[in-house]
Amino acid sequence: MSIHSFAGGMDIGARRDNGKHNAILQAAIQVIAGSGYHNAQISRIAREAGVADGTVYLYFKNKEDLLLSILRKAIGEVVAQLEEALARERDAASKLRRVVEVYFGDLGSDPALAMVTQVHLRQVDAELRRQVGDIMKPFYNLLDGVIDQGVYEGVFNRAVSHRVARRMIFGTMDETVTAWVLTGSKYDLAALAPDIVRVLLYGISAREQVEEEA
Amino acid sequence: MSIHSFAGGMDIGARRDNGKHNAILQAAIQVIAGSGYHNAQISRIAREAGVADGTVYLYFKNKEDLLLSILRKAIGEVVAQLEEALARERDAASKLRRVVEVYFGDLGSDPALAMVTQVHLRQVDAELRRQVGDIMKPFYNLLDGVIDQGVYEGVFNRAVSHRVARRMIFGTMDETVTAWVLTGSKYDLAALAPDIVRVLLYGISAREQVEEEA
Amino acid sequence: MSIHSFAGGMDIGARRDNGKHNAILQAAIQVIAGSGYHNAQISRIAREAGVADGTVYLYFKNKEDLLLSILRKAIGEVVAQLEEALARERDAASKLRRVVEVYFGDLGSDPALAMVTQVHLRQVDAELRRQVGDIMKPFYNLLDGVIDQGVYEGVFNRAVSHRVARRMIFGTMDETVTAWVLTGSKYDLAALAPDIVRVLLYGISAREQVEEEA
Amino acid sequence: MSIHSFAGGMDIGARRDNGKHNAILQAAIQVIAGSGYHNAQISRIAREAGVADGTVYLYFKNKEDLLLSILRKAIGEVVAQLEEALARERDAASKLRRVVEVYFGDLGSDPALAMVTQVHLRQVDAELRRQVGDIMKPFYNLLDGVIDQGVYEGVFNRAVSHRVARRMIFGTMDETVTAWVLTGSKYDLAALAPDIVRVLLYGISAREQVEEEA
DNA sequence: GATGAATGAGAGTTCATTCAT
DNA sequence: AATGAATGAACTCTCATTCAT
Repeated sequence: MSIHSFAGGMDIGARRDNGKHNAILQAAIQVIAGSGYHNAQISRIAREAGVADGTVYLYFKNKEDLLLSILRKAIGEVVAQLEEALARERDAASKLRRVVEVYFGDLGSDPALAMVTQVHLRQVDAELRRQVGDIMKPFYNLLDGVIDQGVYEGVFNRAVSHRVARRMIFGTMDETVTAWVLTGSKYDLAALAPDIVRVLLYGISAREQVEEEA
Repeated sequence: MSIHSFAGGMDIGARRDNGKHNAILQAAIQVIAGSGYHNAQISRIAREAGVADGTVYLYFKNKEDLLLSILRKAIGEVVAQLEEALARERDAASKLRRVVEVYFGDLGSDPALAMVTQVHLRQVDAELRRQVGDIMKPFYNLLDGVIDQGVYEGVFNRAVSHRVARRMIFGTMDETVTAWVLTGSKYDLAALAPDIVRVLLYGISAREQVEEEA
Repeated sequence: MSIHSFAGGMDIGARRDNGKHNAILQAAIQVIAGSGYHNAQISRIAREAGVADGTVYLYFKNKEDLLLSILRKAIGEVVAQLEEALARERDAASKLRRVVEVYFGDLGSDPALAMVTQVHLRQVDAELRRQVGDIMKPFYNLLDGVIDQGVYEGVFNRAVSHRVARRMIFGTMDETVTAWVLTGSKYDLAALAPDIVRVLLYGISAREQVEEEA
Repeated sequence: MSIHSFAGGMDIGARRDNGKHNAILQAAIQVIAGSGYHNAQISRIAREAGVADGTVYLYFKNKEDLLLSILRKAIGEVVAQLEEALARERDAASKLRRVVEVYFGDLGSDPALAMVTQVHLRQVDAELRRQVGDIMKPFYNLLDGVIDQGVYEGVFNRAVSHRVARRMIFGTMDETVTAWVLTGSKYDLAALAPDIVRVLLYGISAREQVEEEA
C-alpha cells in the first residue's frame, strides 16, 4: 500500500508540513510494527521521523490519534481501491475475488502496516475500539454490498445469513493475513487469494467442488 | 466451561493451594474482562480474589504468566472436551460440527472468559504472542486431524490446502465469537453453530447453481 | 509551631507509617519554602524525606493534597492553640492581643512554614484557592467571635463594620508576617505583637492615643 | 486606570510600536486575570493581542518581564496620580485619605488589573519577588512620606513605628482589595475608602471608651 | 504460606523560546 | 518589524514486583 500525502489525523490548516505529517505516520508504523502500540514511545517515533518530540503534537492530537490515523489511512486506501476495482467487475463472485485480491495485495505489499492493523491495533481499550469500528464501517458496508448482489443474482446461497457470510469472509481473510504477518511475512500473501476465494465460495466440502469440476 | 483445579501456571512444587490458585485465576478473568489487560492491576485482582497482592506471586510467576494461565486453562479444557466428544463421532463432517459446537458452547457459556481470550489476550507483545501460539497448538493439531480424516474419507476437497482450510475454520469461528462478545454476548452463541458449519462445508455459493454447473 | 503526628492528608487507615507521613510533610515544607510550590518536585521532596517517590502517594493523594495538608496542619494547630488561649482571657482586647501573639508566635517559630503559608500558598489556582478558603474559615470565625464580643462589651467601635475590622486585623498580621519572612526572618516576629495590637486598637492617629496616655 | 503609552518592559531602542506594546500588555492582563499566571500561555496572549507568538518577544524579554511590566505600569500610574493628588492636600490625614481613595479608585475601576496584581502576581518565585519589591518601593516611599509628615504635624502617634504603620496601612488596603476581587468585584471598592481611613486612623477601639479613660 | 508497605523506573504531553523566512 | 513552525526540557503519577515480618 503506497503512502501518498493523505489528509488523515487532525486538521492542520495551512501548515508548512514539508512532508512531516507523512514522515511521522511512516515512522509510527515502523515503530509500532516493531514493538507494539504500548511499547512505542513518542520519543522513538519522533527520532525515527527526524523531528522533535513536540512536533508530533503539531500534526497529531495525541498518541491515540496517531494510531487511528494509521488505520484511517490504510482502510481509506483499501476502500478507495476497492471501489474503483469493483466498479469494473460485473458479477458478485468476481467482485468477491477482487475484494480478497485487493485486501491481500495492499496488506501483502506493506508488512509493517499489516502488522499494525492486524496485531497491534487490537491492543487497545474499549473507547478506542469503538472508533476503530467506525473507521472499518465503510469496508464492512462494501462487503455487505457484494453479498447483497450475490444473493440477488442467485449466485450466493440465500439460506446463508448476511451475518454469517460477512463473518466467514472477514474472519478468513483476517486470520490469513494475521498468520502471514506473524510468521514473518515470508511468502506471497496475494498468491493465496484464489484458494481463499474458492473456499469462501464452496467451503471445504468435496461434494460441490467435485461436481463443479466434473 | 466448568473450572476444575487445573495445573496451569508456574510449577509451585508441593503447594497447599486452598483454592487460592483458582480464586486468583477467576478474579483475573473477571477483572481483565471488565477493563482490559493493561488496566487490570494486580492489586485489583488480588482484592477481588480475597488475597494480598504478594500472594498472587506465590501462585503465578508474574502478570504475564497469569494471563497465559487463563488461556492455557481455557484451551486445555476445550481440547479435553473435544477429544472426548470427537471420539464418539465417526465421520469427519460430524467431527467438524462437534468442534464448532464445543468451541461455541464453551465460550458461549462464559462470556467473561470469551472476552479475555478473544479480545484482551491480543493486547500482548511479541514474546507473549509466541507462547500463545504454543498453547494453541494442540487445538490446531486437533483441527488438522479432522481435516486429514475428511480428505482421506473423500468428503473434504483435497484441493483445499490444510493451511487454507484451518484458517477458514479458525478465522470464521474466531470472528464469530469476537463479534458476539463485543456486541454484549446477548444472543445464544451455540445456536449459530449449524449455520457456521454449513458455510464452512459449502461456502456461501448457492448449491443449486453449482449443481446446475454439474 | 511544633509538628506532632497530625491526621492531615488522606485517610491512611491502619498504615505502618513509621513517621513517614510527618517526614514527608516536613520535607515538603522545607522544599516548598526553598523554591516555591511550582518548583518543588515530588522527587526532591521524597529524597528529602528519605522515601521513594511512590511512597509520597501512599500518604497523599497528589501534590495538591500535600500542599493543602500543610496548611490544614498549620491552621489546625493555630486554631487549637487559640481556642485554648482565648478561653483563659476575659475581655475582647486581651483576646485580640492573644490572637496576634499566638499567630506571630507560631509562624515566628517556624520560618519555613511561614514561608509556605504566607508566600507559596498564594501560588495556586482558583480551585485550590477555594479549598484554602475552607481551611482558613475556622480561623476567620474565631476572629469574628472576638470582634463580636468586643462590640458587645463596648470596647470595639460599633461603627466599624465586621468586614472592615476583620480585614484590618488579618491584613495587618498577614502583611507583617509576609514582610518578616521575605526579609529573611531575621528579627523576633513575636516581639512586634504589642505594637501591632496597639495600632489595631487605636490606629495611627495621635489623638486618642494621646488622650489615653494623658 | 486609563492606559497611556507607558515605557515599561525592556528597552527596545527606537521601536515603531504601532500600539502593539500596549495591545500585548492589555491582552496579558486579560488572559492572566482569567486563568492565572501559570495557565496564561504566551500563544494565548499573542492571539488575544492579534500578533504572532514571536512578536511578543520583540516587546518583552520574556514572560517574566511581561508580568513585571504589568505591575510597573499599574504602580507607576498609581504613584503618578498620587503625587499629583497629594500635592493638592495639606495635612497628613487628608493625604492618607487620598492614598486610600486613589488606590481603591484605580484598582476598583479595573478588576482584571486588580486580579493580576493582587492574586496572580503572587504566583512567582524568589528572584521575581525581589523585583516586585523594587517596583513597589516608590509606592512605599510615598506612604512613608505621608507618615513622616503626620508624625511631624503631631496628628500621627510617634510611638507607632514607621514599619508598623506602613504594614497596617498597606496590609489593610491589600487585604481589602484582594477580598473584593476574589469575591467577584461586585460592590464598589472606592466606597469603602472612608471606613478604611477611619479604621487606619483610630483603630477598632471605641473612641468613647478611650475618652472615658482619658 | 501469607501479608501489604515500600519501591522506583518509565513516558506522554505542554509550552516558553528561537530563528529562518 | 513580523511571523509561526519547530524545538526539547521538564515533571507528575502509576503499578508490577519485592521482601521484611
